Amino acid sequence: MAIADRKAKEKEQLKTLILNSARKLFVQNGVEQTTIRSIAKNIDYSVGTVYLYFKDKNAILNELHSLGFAQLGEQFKVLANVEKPMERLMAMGRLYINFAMENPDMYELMFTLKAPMAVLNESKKEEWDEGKSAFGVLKTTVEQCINQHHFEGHKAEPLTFMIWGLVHGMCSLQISDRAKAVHFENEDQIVSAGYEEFLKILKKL
Amino acid sequence: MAIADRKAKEKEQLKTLILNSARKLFVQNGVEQTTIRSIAKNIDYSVGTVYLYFKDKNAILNELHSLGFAQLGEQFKVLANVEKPMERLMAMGRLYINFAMENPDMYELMFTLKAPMAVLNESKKEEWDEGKSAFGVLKTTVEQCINQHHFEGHKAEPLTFMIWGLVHGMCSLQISDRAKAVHFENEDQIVSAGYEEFLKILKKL
DNA sequence: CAAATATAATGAACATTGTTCATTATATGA
DNA sequence: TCATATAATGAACAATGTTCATTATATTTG
Repeated sequence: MAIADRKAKEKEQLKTLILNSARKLFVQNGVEQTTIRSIAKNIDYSVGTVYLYFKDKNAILNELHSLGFAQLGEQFKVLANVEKPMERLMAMGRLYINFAMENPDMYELMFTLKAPMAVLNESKKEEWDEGKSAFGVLKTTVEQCINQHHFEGHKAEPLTFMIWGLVHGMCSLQISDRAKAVHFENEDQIVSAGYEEFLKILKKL
Repeated sequence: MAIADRKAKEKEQLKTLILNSARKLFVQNGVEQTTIRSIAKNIDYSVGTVYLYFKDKNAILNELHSLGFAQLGEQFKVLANVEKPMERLMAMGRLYINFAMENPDMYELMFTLKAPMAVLNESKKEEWDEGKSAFGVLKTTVEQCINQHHFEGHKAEPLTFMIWGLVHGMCSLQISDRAKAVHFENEDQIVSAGYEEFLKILKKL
């Protein structure tokens, strides 16, 4: 059935086209401004067509959300070269912060907006694989640190969550304009500066 | 001009009525579901009337946002009884987390949603007083800790931001369903558990 | 090849939002 | 009592997500 194959490929292509358009507009203009109509217009298709390929707007956001994790995962690959777990942990935080600061809208979609998570809640079976796997990478590193006798007396999982929360929190405050509003001496460096303080602490543990 | 006074009082009362209604609906149903129409209907006034008292929906959110800070400030008052800065710092984090877990929608409004911040951006002169003052309280405590020779080699402001980020981050991940999606052993205790790990670290510094 | 069928695409139409503003009602002052 | 100022109304508008009957295109069949 060569024809069916080709059709499947075409469908896949159009889906990708929609997704790429959505991503472009989304990164340019944010979630709210990225309307189904604007996506459709951007690729010269009708509104209805978009709905043939995606159940609703949340479904699109959910796929972009996955793309974001792929992108972050790509950047995390260099960490494989860092042998010492403690150094790897520190480098991971830096990469995470860099990603957040350079892709604030994508970051928001990945870690703040509820919309992409709503999709998972509907189909209850499905779990948040990207999240679990990303968290797993961090947790493994923390466990390796513990094996090397760092973090004396700590429990791996809550500690890992705390570290995630620490970097996420600073990024989140920055992206949501809360850090700016507080008026730091060096506004756009405050996240890095905060992370440096954390590193000082890490080196004592 | 007793009449003018009474009129001013009436205006103030209606404004408060709108605000209370908005808060009730907001805490019950979240931001999106709290429509101007639902607020108006709830107090038996017309849509237009709401707009006589508030410029737009963001203005309402911004006032709720302020009420949230008043509420949190109220809970922080007990901290005045904690003499030792280090203990006060630890208690502050706990109060912050409790507030976030018990008032997730309010917390989101205060520290995540961009809408209430948009009001500040319009009238550029106005700064985020509540934010600055809340951060100031935390920063002062951290400085007092430093004066008592804790946090050797740390800079007060970035360190304070880091600590804020730490508690905010965990709360934020929990409220945005990211923590849940990762499936911890003890899901609803993960924020507290994470904070406990932080306290262990604090005690070493 | 032509007709019948299946697949894909369309865009008008609906419901729901925030928001505006001409109109109506009410209260105040002359 | 009437003129004026103030307050309240709700219909109407634009923008959005979403649906679905209709149209267009492609595929299969006789």
